[in-house]
Amino acid sequence: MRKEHNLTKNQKIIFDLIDKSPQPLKAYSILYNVQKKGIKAPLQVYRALDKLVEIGKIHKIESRNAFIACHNSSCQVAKATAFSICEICEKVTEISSAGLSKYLANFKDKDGMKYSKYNLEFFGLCKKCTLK
Amino acid sequence: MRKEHNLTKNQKIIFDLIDKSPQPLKAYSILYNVQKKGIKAPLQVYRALDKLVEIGKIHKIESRNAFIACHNSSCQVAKATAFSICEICEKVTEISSAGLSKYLANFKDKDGMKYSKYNLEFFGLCKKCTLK
DNA sequence: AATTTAATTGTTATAATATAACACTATGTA
DNA sequence: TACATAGTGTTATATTATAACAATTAAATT
Ligand SMILES: [Zn+2]
Ligand SMILES: [Zn+2]
Ligand SMILES: [Zn+2]
Ligand SMILES: [Zn+2]
Repeated sequence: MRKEHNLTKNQKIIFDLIDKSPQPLKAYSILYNVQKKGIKAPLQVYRALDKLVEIGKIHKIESRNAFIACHNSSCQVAKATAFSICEICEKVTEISSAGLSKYLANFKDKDGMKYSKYNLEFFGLCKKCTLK
Repeated sequence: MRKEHNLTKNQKIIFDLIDKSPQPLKAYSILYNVQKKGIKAPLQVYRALDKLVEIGKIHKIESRNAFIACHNSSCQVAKATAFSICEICEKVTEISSAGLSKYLANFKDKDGMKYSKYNLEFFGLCKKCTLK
């Protein structure tokens, strides 16, 4: 069971916005959307984002510089993430596959490096865009 | 066998720099290093980087906004990349594992999305940093 | 409750990363 | 040559992210 984190005011405002969004949001688009709630500066947004990423409530899509809420209860607090990204409509989905996470968690390279974390991004066309 | 690409002047200057570097280089550090060779503006660097990524001579490490030369002859022209990243010394190594690429190339999520590309970044401590 | 410690906030300024737009040049091909 | 395609040089600007510092709030300890 995930530890409950009590979000602060700014964290909650920003998490709620990301959580309601069907697609990942970028930091300055978040800023624009929360200005009416009193969050006026980039740093206020980035600080909340950093914390939310740290506690696993959201993830950063690195190739897009955008943030999405975690919808995968088995994702171990931001330590093991996988996404599919449609290159046309930019729809992003968090992948939750026990097989995949097991395979990657146990993967060892030949240098014997010990991994504590990974991030995997698949790119392609979503079903909708394939049909077009 | 990979198709040979004839690099242009700027592309060659920038590829050579990246290829000689033991660690990934960032765009503006590249710019600084090639100014004496006549490349004066960010766009000149980014255009060469874009092309080099496209033809698979270099890869972008997304989580670091940095570029590394491809040292993996089996990597299918930037379509299937995997790296290990040391969180202390920032050493980055391209992983070439037939098992891993086979597993990921064949991975299908439950939405049946068709993937044409993936990028995987593992994080942890390299051997040297583990011993410290 | 009072103290003290850590986390968060608000603010201004600035750094770092990346692209738009436009005129021009080289290269390959019919 | 004529045309198409890709690359270049340049200026300006957009986008993403952090530094530094003072003030405030929340949480833990006494
Ligand atoms: Zn998740
Ligand atoms: Zn799509
Ligand atoms: Zn490669
Ligand atoms: Zn290391």
